[in-house]
Amino acid sequence: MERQLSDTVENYLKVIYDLSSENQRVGTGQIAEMLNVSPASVTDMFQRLAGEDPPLLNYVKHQGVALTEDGKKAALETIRHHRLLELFLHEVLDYSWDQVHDEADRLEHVISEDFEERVAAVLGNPQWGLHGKPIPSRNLVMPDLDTSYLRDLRPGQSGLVHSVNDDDPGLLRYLETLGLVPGASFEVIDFSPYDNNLHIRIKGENDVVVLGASDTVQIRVEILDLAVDKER
Amino acid sequence: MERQLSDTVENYLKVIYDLSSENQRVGTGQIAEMLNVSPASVTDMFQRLAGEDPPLLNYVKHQGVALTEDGKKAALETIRHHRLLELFLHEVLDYSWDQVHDEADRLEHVISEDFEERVAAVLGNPQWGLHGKPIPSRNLVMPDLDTSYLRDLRPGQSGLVHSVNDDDPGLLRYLETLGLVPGASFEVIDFSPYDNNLHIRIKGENDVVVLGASDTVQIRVEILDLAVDKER
DNA sequence: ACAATAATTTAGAATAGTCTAAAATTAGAT
DNA sequence: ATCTAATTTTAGACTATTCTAAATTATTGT
Repeated sequence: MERQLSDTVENYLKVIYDLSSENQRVGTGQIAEMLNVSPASVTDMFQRLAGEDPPLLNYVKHQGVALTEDGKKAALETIRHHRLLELFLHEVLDYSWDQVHDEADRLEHVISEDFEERVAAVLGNPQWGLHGKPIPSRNLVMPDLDTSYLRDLRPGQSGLVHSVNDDDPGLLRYLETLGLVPGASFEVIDFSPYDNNLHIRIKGENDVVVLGASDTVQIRVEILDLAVDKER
Repeated sequence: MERQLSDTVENYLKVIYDLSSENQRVGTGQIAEMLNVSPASVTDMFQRLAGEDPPLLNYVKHQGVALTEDGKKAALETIRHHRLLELFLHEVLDYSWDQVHDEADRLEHVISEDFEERVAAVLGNPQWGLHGKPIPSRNLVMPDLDTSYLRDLRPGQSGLVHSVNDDDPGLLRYLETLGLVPGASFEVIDFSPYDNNLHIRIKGENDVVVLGASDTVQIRVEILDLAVDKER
């Protein structure tokens, strides 16, 4: 049952999973850009993974791919490894939250199930990663979440930072200095339609900070509908 | 200066280093057996690594290879990773001494210098590995040791277990039950020339245990010359 | 509805690592 | 010193992953 997938294949599945949350089907070009390979290479790989037995992808020519159940399981396994490792590197080896991603990206492909379980145990079987994203459970179930991109909020709305993408160290360092970390709450003060900048005030701070669209797409939030508190 | 070597190359260099302590030059066949590849593949790799710029191996047709200084540094880097990881897995994740090798064998190729240094720091910059072998220093110096194979001792001699090969889980579990671990002292009681078995008594135990040659080559000892104590 | 543009796929080729089978070389024993 | 056996090397081929360039298919604006 447990196929041995190459690092390369695991990376393809991982980014396909990521992009699938936005779009139904994921195209050649998007993956090529994420993985820094040519679109032609991606087409090759799509065909290969769709031709596996059982298939990891469902591929329709010129219309991109979707993960099969097997493909999704494989992606979640890698994502579980990644997020557990990030937390472990932070807790045990004192990595900062902007340093963990690259190291985890390499380790995630080589650790055993045993390692995974020991790390999970040392960390107390955490459900949330260092950057606020959920960690798939041992049996590879990922909770459904109802979060929005900070990008989509408008003046008058306020929210709670849910999670932040982990792959941009510069942004992570900046957000940390702002205090805009998972759990922080904020209020949207202004929006500039020309450049899509958002002006927000972080609770407890006086200054208004301005964030560009390239940053606000990387941040997921829970919208606070006046006095309605959601739990996590 | 820091070339990026593949896992495969690192493994070749590691076993060449290992076998170099016994023989001047290391042959195609030995490596083929250690790495479970065909001799032809090894010849290929010998030629490739000797042709690198600068070369990692010194290769003479039909006479095997020796590591160059560069090759040796690369091997020691991998060995340092391996032994630090073994200790880390044991200390932090509670792996037993027979479980650490396989995991370390995969992790050793992917960890960063930063990871290496953090692990070393957490462990207190150890100089000796879990199985008694020295850990090359940060600047890749490996101490010279004067140890013998247990295989070569004879009745009347006694010694201290210095180190044990880490790659045979069954042997490691057996040695642990015997108490024949690094630091343990023992006395050679008998030797059977037909099968090369050694009969030894471990200090503090009454029973004499019999070890075959396939086991006694895996154990390195310091010979105790009557009342002369060596330190480590 | 259709041309222009963008995206995708195909074709052909490269590299790292491996294999088997055949050829060449070395080493051992008389 | 020579023949045999063991070891090593060469030759040719395969797989996974990637590339570039050319061909094909979709999309979009008018």
